[in-house]
Amino acid sequence: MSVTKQAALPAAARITGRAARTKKRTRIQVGNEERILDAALAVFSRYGYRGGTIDQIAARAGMSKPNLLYYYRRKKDIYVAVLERTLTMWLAPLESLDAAGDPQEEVRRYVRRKLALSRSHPEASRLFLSEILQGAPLLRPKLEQELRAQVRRKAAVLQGWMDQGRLTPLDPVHLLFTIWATTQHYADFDSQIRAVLGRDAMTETMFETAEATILKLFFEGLGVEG
Amino acid sequence: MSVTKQAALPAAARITGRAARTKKRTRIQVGNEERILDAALAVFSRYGYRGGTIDQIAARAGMSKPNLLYYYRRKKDIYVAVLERTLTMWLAPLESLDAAGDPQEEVRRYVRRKLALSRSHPEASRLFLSEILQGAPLLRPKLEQELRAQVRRKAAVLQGWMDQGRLTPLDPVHLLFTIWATTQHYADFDSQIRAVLGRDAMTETMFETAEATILKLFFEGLGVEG
DNA sequence: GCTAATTTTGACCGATTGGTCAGGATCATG
DNA sequence: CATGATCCTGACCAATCGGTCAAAATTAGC
Repeated sequence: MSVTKQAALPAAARITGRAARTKKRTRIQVGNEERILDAALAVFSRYGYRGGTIDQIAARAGMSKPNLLYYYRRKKDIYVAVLERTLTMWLAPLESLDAAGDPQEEVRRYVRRKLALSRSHPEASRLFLSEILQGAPLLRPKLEQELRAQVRRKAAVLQGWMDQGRLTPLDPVHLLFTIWATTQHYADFDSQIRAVLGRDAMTETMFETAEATILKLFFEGLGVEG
Repeated sequence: MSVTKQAALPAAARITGRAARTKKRTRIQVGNEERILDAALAVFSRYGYRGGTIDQIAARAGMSKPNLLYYYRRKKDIYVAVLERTLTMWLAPLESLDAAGDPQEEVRRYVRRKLALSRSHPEASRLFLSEILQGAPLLRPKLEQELRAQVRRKAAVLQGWMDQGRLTPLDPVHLLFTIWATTQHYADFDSQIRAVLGRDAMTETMFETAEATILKLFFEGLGVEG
């Protein structure tokens, strides 16, 4: 395997089939890998790892099954690649929570970024959730290490703000769970939202209403003086 | 098929195999159907309809595959039965929201009931979500009719309370989405919560903290005067 | 245009999956 | 205890699935 070739690639695009052993990375490889991973995202996010098939992915990528396997040697390799491609994207918003920032503004910004991700990458959200539903067999090490460490760091930031009386004191980890839940809901429960609000519900306006509702609820609460 | 026999059964237990044609419903049938549906819930909630197999369900139910098919003729029949069995449970908490009650207390009660469901029936929550991730092919008619109608009725109740100044005015449908998201999170994202909080995280104490956090956030909000 | 490298595919394989069936085992009833 | 009904299963089937391979087609570079 060409060290300089593979080393230069984003991790998510690490191919494992015969195509990995060519002397140079070619433009055909670049295009096909992206098509394969896009198709895999669509299939796995809907049917999970076990329910999705190589035939489905190949058909959706517009190539034959043996051709797809020329790039990724095994079904699991495709799954790992597409999952890793979305994971970095997933950790970024929380990573950007800034201890030096204004507490309320930082939390608002975080909620907005998460909602924007749900809007722009709903399939990635559903793929992540599909992996969680299956017990997180592949993601578990990363969740227990990277995510857990990140949550601890950022929970400490939130706790500090609460201790200073700049945010209502409550459990910071559960607060993060709540933010994830409400924002990812708009990707994960797409079908239910459409059932309730109508088939064409996922509009910019709907997301704006969602953002307004979540932020108002989170910052003002339902309680009224009286 | 014996009309009096089938008519007396809960819909969710409607068997479709040869066992459905016996003269009387027997104690063996009662026991096996429950075992099959329990096993199906465990398998389908993890792997989805396509990813779960009849072999897995049979093994988990402690019977052979042909024996399982003696009760439910097709894989889809099993899936429909187990899904329908959980759906009634799913609509009940919202149905109980009482327009004549105290607004804040009614919402608190609803949140508590939903969290209790997540705690007592996490697999049912995950099964429901798995169906949603697949585009709700089976549930769609019910979601578009029963759920939509229910949401509209209860959103009107919430809107009435907001118009009277008894709850902070915001979008009632999105409020319901937020309540669903946050409470179901504790069932659906089980594996991620364990990764962050530890393998034995799903304790009574954790759920109490979740409840306290969600209710405080929802009723007081994060904002503090200053 | 030629040649080497890369890409592609139809045919195929073994394993798995959903499902069937005849006949034996067990249960229920009188 | 006998008999009819119900329950259960080993063997089997066709289709699907993950994956292989030799050879043809295409591409890239000179």
